[in-house]
Formats: sequence, structure tokens, C-alpha cells
Amino acid sequence: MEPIDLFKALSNETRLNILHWLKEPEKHFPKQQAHLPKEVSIKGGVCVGDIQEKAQASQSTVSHYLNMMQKAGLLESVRYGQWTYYRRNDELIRQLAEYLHTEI
Amino acid sequence: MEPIDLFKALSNETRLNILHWLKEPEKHFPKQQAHLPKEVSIKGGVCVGDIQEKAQASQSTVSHYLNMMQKAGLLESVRYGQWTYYRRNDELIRQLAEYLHTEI
DNA sequence: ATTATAAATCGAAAAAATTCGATATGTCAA
DNA sequence: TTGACATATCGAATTTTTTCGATTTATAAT
Repeated sequence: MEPIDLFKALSNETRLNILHWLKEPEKHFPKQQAHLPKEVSIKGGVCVGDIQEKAQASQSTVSHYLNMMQKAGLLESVRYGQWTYYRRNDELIRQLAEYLHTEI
Repeated sequence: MEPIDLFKALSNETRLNILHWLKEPEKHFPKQQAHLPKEVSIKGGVCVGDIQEKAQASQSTVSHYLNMMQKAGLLESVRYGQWTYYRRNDELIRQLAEYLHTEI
């Protein structure tokens, strides 16, 4: 866990929104997992296009954000066909909250 | 509480260190409060010069950091004579940790 | 094979953060 | 009241982040 990279990733409204949306994907992305057959359902995962649409930023920007958040450990991704699904890494977010009131 | 400003303030190693040092001031600043008579002791407060010395950055940089952290709410300051003492705002740090695992 | 679609990567312009030395301001001591 | 010291503020150079459109890569459908 690299706290500084995590805090940097959290220092942006759009990225913070994405993380928040992914907390309740079915609520914020109604047409969730439209491309996925049930057998390969990725729990809590949303594809880049759906996130981009909601985030109101360019495709490259959103892709970059998601990549940065994944590198920091906040998200994890699974590719299915031409789609990449991103979901939260709740365990790391929990660790960060813990770090915040022990180390910091 | 402005989470983005808080995360920005935390996105820097020196600032993170300062916050950490101020968690146990007597441990990290041995000659603590040398200029203060006991009557006006500021619990947990350390003056800018002592922080600067430990942080190994220029005076203006450290002053700027402390100001930014105070604006974000992470620190509070008290002036005594020509010295400004900074200490942690533990309540806000607690709130941020809480926000992290409820909102985010 | 060709075409269409999703996502990643590239390259660059603009905006913001970092960091410093110099200067200003406020306070204390002689 | 002058000089010394602590801190804040200013102005600027450098670095980093933001953000985009264009291109590339990977996969799917015809």
C-alpha cells in the first residue's frame, strides 16, 4: 500500500465519484453488465464505457483515471471480450481507513 | 470538511511526515515548546522552526505546507509571541477516516 | 477478410502544485 | 528605537497533473 499514491488518486472529484458509484453499481449504473452472460458475471464490475458516460469526461481521460486508480490499488479489473470491467477493491479501502487512524 | 482538499494535503511525503510527527510531538521534537512558559503550554503544539528543521525543506515551503494543512483542517495553530505553534486536529482526521468507509 | 466497437496508449497544451530565495511583517530584547 | 529573530507572503522557475483528440490494439460480427 502506497498511501501517497492512494491520496493522489482520491484528490479528484471525478475519481472520487467513480469510487462512490462503484460502491452501489446497480444503483448508479442501471444497464449494468448488459454485455455479460450471467455465467461470467463480475460482481460489482462496470465497464469503461458506462463509467465514462456517467463521468462526463473523454474516453481517454476516464481510461487514464481507471488505470491510475487500479495502479494505486483502489480498483481491480477483469477483461471479458472487448469490455474491461472495473470494480472496487474494498479490502484496500478498508486498509487505508485503518492506516489513517493508526499511522497518520 | 472538503475531502478533496484533505486528500491533496495528504498527497505529499513531507506533509504526511509532519502529521505523523505531530501525533507524538514529545517523541519527535525533544526540545519541544522551549520558548513557552508552562502557563501557556499548547498541548501537542510545535513551532514552525522546529518542524522546518526536522522536515529538511526551506522555511517558506514549510510555512506554506502548514498553512495549506491548516486550511484543509488537518492542523490548527496558536500564536505565542513570535512563535506560531501548530498541532493536529485529531477530530477532523477521525472524521476523514469515517468518511472514507461510509461515503467512499 | 473486412468492418465495427471497446478500451488503451500516445503526444501535446493548459492548468496546478512544488519549491525556493527574497522580502515583508510582527514581536522581543538591549 | 534599533537590531535580531520567527514566521508569513511574494514572485518566479520547475515539475507534475489534467485533459483532450488522434492513433493503436484487441475483440467481435458480417
